[in-house]
Amino acid sequence: MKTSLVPSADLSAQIAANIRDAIVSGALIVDERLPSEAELALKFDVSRATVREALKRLAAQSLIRTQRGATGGAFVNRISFEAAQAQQITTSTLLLSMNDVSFETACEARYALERACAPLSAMRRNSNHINAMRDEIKVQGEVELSDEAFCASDVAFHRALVDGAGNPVLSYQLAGAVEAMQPLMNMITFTARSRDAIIALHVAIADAIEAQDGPAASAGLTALEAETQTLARRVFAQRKGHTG
Amino acid sequence: MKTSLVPSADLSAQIAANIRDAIVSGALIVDERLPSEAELALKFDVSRATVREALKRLAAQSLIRTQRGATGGAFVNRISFEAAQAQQITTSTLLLSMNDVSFETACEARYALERACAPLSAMRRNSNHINAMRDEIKVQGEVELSDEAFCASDVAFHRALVDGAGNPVLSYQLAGAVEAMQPLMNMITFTARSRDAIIALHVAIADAIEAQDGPAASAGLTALEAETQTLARRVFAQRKGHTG
DNA sequence: TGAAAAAGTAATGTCAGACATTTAAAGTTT
DNA sequence: AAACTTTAAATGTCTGACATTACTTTTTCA
Repeated sequence: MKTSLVPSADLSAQIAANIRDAIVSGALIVDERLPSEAELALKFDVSRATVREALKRLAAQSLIRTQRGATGGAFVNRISFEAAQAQQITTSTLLLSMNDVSFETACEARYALERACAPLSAMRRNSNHINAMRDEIKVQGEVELSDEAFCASDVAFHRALVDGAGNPVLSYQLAGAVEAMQPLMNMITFTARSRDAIIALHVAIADAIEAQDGPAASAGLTALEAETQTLARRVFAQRKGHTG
Repeated sequence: MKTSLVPSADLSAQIAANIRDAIVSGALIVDERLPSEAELALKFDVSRATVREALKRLAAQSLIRTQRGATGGAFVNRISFEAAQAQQITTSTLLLSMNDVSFETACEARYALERACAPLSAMRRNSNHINAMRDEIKVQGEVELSDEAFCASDVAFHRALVDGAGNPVLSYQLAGAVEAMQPLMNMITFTARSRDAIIALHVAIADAIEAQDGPAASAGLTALEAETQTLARRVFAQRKGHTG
């Protein structure tokens, strides 16, 4: 870990960048302990408060964890898939909501990515995945189910589909796309008829995955994408008509 | 923004979570100014130092930006695709390097996701994308090109392919998968013959994209994945043989 | 009158030092 | 040997001060 810093930024940001580089480059390895806050303050010639702000920045990115007590300190954190996923979902969700990404664009991206998983999922899925999908389909058929609960079940269904591919990297990447869509999906009111159409397609997709028929699963996802896009267009057009 | 906090964590983490929720939920909108550090300290009944640590956590996630001066303060930040992408690349890269993700798994995920873009890219690509791909192919053919430069050009080629789909959400999602692979790719030594094979497939893919032939582009990617996996297996087997 | 210069002001950035709390290890007692 | 106590080292938090920045207002003076 070098101590020379790039100027023109907060000291705490510079220090954070310095340590981050050391972690990314492998100079600091997983579970290695950083120097204590007091030592870092000496090393970078800043106050302890500034060092702490730098460490909090790194902690926010799950790059380090801290422990209190005599043998405590800041340790390089092994980023877990769960933590990375949670961060990605937050970022993706905000990205979509803050940048006026159209429903159409987000929906297209989501289904394109999901179709990428379909052949693998058809090949490798086990009974757990099939059961999860069937369970969610059952939930989706319940009467008096709120739109939000319907959407949540939809996400769970697709998550099972993606997990069926048995590739954690793929699951991690997809989580962002699928979950980030949820706020947009929640804007839609699902009529009983549109729910039936979606459920029917879910059944077709689950059948295809169970039958290990990748192309059929992809076709089902394409049909579901078209159905969703049509539904969204109708809802948004209607809303526009009402308000304007 | 409520002021009740979830216990059992650092105060600064609780406060950060509180404000983060307000941003994610939309209670705080883009470019809105947060209360000053002193006001937040009063509101949450903590010291200014603790508030600052919380704000640095949020800044590390690009959720807020700060300005100094009389009219300064912390403002809700509009997350840009660039910033989100940079964060995702850092996270994905560390995720792969720290969790012993096999080359095979990462490669499979990467090409599955890229195949998802191929049909869209074939449909929508413009001359810029085609030219970028051709240019990179030319670079890849240069003699005396280092392995690292070859990999970098490879990434640029695939980035052009992905961008051709004209969907910023897809580009954002793919960036993590493609870029995070680079350190793994850099472990491979590319012989002249293996480079020729890769370049030939790149030409085939570029041709397919230009001809707007989605299935051919997908097939090319599948072939490229197989080629890459074979190459990697050979390299790793050889390395194992040498050391053990 | 009007533009430049100076002062004011409110915010973040940084520092120093103190105390609180937690945790493991060392030491002591039974 | 086990249970308890003490110690030490680290992070967590607080207080108050000063530095720096950049906008706003006032003053100056041509």
